[in-house]
Amino acid sequence: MFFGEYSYKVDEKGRAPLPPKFRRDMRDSIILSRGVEKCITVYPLAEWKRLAESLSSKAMGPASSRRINRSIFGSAFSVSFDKQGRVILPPTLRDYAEIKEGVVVVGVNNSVELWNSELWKEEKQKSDDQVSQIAESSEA
Amino acid sequence: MFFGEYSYKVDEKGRAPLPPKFRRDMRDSIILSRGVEKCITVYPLAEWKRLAESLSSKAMGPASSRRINRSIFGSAFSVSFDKQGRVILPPTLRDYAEIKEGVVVVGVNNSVELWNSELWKEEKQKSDDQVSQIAESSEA
DNA sequence: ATGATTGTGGTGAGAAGTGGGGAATAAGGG
DNA sequence: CCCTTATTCCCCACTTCTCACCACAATCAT
Repeated sequence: MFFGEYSYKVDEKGRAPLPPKFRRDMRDSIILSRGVEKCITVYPLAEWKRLAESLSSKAMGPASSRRINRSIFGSAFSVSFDKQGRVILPPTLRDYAEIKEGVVVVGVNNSVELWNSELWKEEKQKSDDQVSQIAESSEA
Repeated sequence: MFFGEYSYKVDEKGRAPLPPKFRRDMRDSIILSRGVEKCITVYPLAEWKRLAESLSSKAMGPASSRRINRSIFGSAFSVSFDKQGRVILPPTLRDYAEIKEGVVVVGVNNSVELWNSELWKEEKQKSDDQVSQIAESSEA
């Protein structure tokens, strides 16, 4: 289970560290892919397989789910850590998520997301609003 | 069950003590998270899982479910006590709750809240007002 | 009064973040 | 086809920070 929020620097070579706590649960290889929102999603291999499984069962469905399949599988990269615990972010994904210098690493249960620092602030705002709406609506 | 109000100092390293009475009921690991109000909430692990479960079950569709998870998991940190019974408050949460030097620890039934001392005074004022209103209205 | 417990501050060892260098590989031009 | 040039990837080194432990002081209870 991943949680917490950590911010790091991406160096000129496009390398980004992941929090030590996360690395321990990702000893085997990991998959980077496009998030649904404007971010990069990191899956441990096992979780990736689960996701692939559930997506492929929908491959015969509507065009929209085939598009999702293309987007997720087509953009997926298998990466590994260097000795310092960093991963290389493929240019394609970096561009998509608009990650430049500052990157925020967010644990979201069984996957991890990488965000451009500024975009993360906005997204966090939205997420929080949603939660407080739910909190209030269930008070009655 | 947690109750009572205790005030402590946060040192330069961001460490805050919890009352000995609370520690005994939190021997296993604990979770720090953002309170609904401007404070840090401390949950025993079991309690946090219950809460996360009940919140994410209220999602209205995939997009909102992702947002809710981001808010819940992104703001949660697992911490442990040092030998003096202190916990480290992650910078993200400290900033959010505006906790600087003085911190007030408040037991609230099955969780615990950490407040900036000044903000706590205001909040307590509000709570008291509300309570007396309710008390009067139900006296009739 | 005395001993235990608790609040508070500090210190040192180890880990983690960041940046750079060098070897191997791939590419491109002569 | 070979040599030169550019690029990628892996390893190394430095600095900073974090964490666990230790020590003192104050408080509380017996």
